[in-house]
Amino acid sequence: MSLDLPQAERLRLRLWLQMLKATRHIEAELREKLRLEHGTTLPRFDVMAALERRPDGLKMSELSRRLMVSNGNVTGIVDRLVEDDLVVRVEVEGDRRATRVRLTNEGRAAFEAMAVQHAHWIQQFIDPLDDREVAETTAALEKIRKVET
Amino acid sequence: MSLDLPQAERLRLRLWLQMLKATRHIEAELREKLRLEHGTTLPRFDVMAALERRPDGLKMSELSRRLMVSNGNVTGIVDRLVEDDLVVRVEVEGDRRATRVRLTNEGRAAFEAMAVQHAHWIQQFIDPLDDREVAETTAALEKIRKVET
DNA sequence: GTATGAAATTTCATATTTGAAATAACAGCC
DNA sequence: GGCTGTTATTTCAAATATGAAATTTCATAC
Repeated sequence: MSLDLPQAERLRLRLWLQMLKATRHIEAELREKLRLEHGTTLPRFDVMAALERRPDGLKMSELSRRLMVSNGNVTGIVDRLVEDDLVVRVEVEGDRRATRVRLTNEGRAAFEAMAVQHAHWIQQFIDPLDDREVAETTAALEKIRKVET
Repeated sequence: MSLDLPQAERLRLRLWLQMLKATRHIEAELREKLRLEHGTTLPRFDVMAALERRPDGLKMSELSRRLMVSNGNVTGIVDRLVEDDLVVRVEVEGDRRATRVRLTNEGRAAFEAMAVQHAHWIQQFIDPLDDREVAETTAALEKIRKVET
């Protein structure tokens, strides 16, 4: 059985592969820069980024949903961030099942130092696109994410 | 220190976050479908897909480069595919350091059964985009991937 | 109240992933 | 030949990731 698809489908498959490659490319670069310049990892950065501008923190399940990773995964990453005093677990009043995770002052300072550079790195990757391309690509990706399956 | 970026930069950061979310969304769906309907995983599928249409197979390093993952990673995935008789390691004549990885007949059959569905799943995700959007989004992502850092 | 089921999180086994170090083989150079 | 550096791969420790199962707590019906 050979896989010969109509041209339109072939181009859509190709778009998916480009999404994958572009994303992995940027992630690999970010990971390396975070490691070399800040001694941290991408998952840790992602968690801290989600907690930024959230003085009250986020519940574990909210973190899990936002980052699109499993609950158990978040538990491990937060455990290690707690060990390094970058975040704390706080009780949720009125629900003893849940815990909120908040950046510590130390964590906030560490994140903000990274975030400035992170934003700059992203600018460089998106640099070849003009404003119209940025807007249209963003819109296209948002449409894709809305698909119900 | 507050992170207030110019609007143009903010939109570029937003594009990156959309790339990440859209890609993770599709990957999560593909992973679940592959698991439920074919009892396999995305990394295994990716390796097998790279080996398709390659009767001579690919060297470990070629696999690693194409999939944009580390060498050690490919070793583990291929190890498990070998255990299941879906791929084989073959000597490379003239270079005893290298090995080629090839799909077995069983592996090829298994892959082709998955590939038809995989292509169909991808069509569904890209469905909301018309041909022009597909072409422009693909072009934009290719530009991003060409950035030297 | 008590039971039943849902929700939030952790725990667990397993797989994936990275990056560094180790191993082995190749290619030149002298 | 022997030396040196490079290439291809594996090994290893640690972190990340999933999905299922276990825990604890909540909410609601009775």
